[in-house]
Amino acid sequence: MAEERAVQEYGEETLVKEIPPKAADLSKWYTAACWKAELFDYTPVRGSIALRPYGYALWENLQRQLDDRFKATGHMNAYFPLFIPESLLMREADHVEGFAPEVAWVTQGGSEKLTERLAVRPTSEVIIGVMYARWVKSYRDLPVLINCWNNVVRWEKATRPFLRTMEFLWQEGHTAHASHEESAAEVARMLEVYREVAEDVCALPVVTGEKSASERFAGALHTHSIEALMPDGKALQAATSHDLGQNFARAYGIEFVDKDQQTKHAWTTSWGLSWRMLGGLIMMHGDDRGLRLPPVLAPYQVVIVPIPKKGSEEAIAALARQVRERLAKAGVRVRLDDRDEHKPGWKFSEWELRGVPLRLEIGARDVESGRVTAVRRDLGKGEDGAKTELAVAQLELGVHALLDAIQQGLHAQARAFLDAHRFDVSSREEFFDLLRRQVGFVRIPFCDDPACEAEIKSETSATTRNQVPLAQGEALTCVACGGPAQTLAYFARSY
RNA sequence: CGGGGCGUAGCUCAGCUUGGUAGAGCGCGUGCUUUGGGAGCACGAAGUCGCAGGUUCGAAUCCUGUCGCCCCGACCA
Repeated sequence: MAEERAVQEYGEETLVKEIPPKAADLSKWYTAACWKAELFDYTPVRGSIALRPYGYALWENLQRQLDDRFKATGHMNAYFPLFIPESLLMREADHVEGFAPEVAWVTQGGSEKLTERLAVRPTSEVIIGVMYARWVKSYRDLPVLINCWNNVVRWEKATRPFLRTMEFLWQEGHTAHASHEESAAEVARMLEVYREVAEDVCALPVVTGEKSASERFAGALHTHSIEALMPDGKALQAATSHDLGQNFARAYGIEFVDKDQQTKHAWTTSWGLSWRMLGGLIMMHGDDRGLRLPPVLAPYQVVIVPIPKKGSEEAIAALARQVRERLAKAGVRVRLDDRDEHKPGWKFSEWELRGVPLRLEIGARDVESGRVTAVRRDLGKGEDGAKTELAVAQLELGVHALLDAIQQGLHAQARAFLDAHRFDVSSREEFFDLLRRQVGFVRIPFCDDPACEAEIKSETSATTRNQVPLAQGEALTCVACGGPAQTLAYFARSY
């Protein structure tokens, strides 16, 4: 009945029951696809999701990719408290003001009312600032290069799985340095790590740059971001890297004696990436049949579906097991779906829905020919190269080559989309028109004046996503207001 | 936080207008036959009708409140 209804509503091309075509309703497609793929489930807690094993596996893979890179750039992991006493939070004025509307408070412990409220961390600059003040005494203690994997809480009014939840998983890096040169270099270094992970791991092309004053992290000197573009033309901020200057060092007393025997405030940074990134890559890569996961992140890179045939069951099962063992030994995350309760066609649909990049079909024909049938998830049915045959003798080579091709295929598709939806304009009319039509990133020479930015926002709902400085000596005028341009800025509506 | 929509079995929904003690399809369990794109038959299990009040002899149905989810906007690292 649900299928009939879906066909009525969306036409015959509906491929998966209970998921609308992606182009028909991106929002509904997104939540349905994530849910049907069993990445998450709703909970009795408003705005808070349960991350199911398949979703957690995806997060773990992203985590590992990031963590390896953090370690390679000299960072170590640590952990800090969930609760932050109110009096501490109050010390950095801009920071407090920025986060006040979304802080959750603990006012009671057991049966006793607390004398001082505890904030549930919306981010950890405050508590980490306090601790760094204890740990840093000399220039010899610097730099401090620490990352945290934890959860934070922000009292959100409107929530969506992964993209905006009240509680979410992320990492937050916090570093302290002896000079602004060093801390600024750290901010740039980590932004580059995020860019690389987005592009090479998530297959998600992004634009990088600096946030405007109105979009900046509360309490930061500079905020840099990577921004991805979603299929509906809205931007998604996928990660940020903040130059906190000496603001937090001053507020929390991170001081050190430098080589010149002067006592100075440290220069700190923070940088974060959350499970929102998963939402971004799902929304970007998915299609009418469900998720399409990049092989580097997919919990299962390969699923083997045996095609039983009367009389050949044992030979087919034996080959399937052999293929599984060899791929596992070759470092491939592989799942043999030998469940008896579903037919092959059902399994095809289910693993496509869940985004497995490569399916190997093994039936009687394959056993006889010494080959297995390989079907790529990144290409459509019947598309050139979507279905190929791999010689069992060269199994590992063939699978690795296909997984690489799928990773690149997804990236290429997303890149093509971004390139087709990124515009440089020089007339005010065209600028406002494109923004109102929500076509993607629109880039202009920009004055970086908050008043001009506010006008653009009220007219179009679009905001600056990020921007880069104009080249030295380049004299351009702001496309929006005609004033002297300071930057090249990307505008878009955003998630 | 404002506007709109929706909460009935695991899922998608019907039933509500006109109150009389709950249904369908899919899924689930058992058995047999099947298996190269969501199999067939038989039997079976499964629902505090989101929650709390109220009206009534009687509420899934009417009234009030409340919670949650979805969409659009505002707000928002």
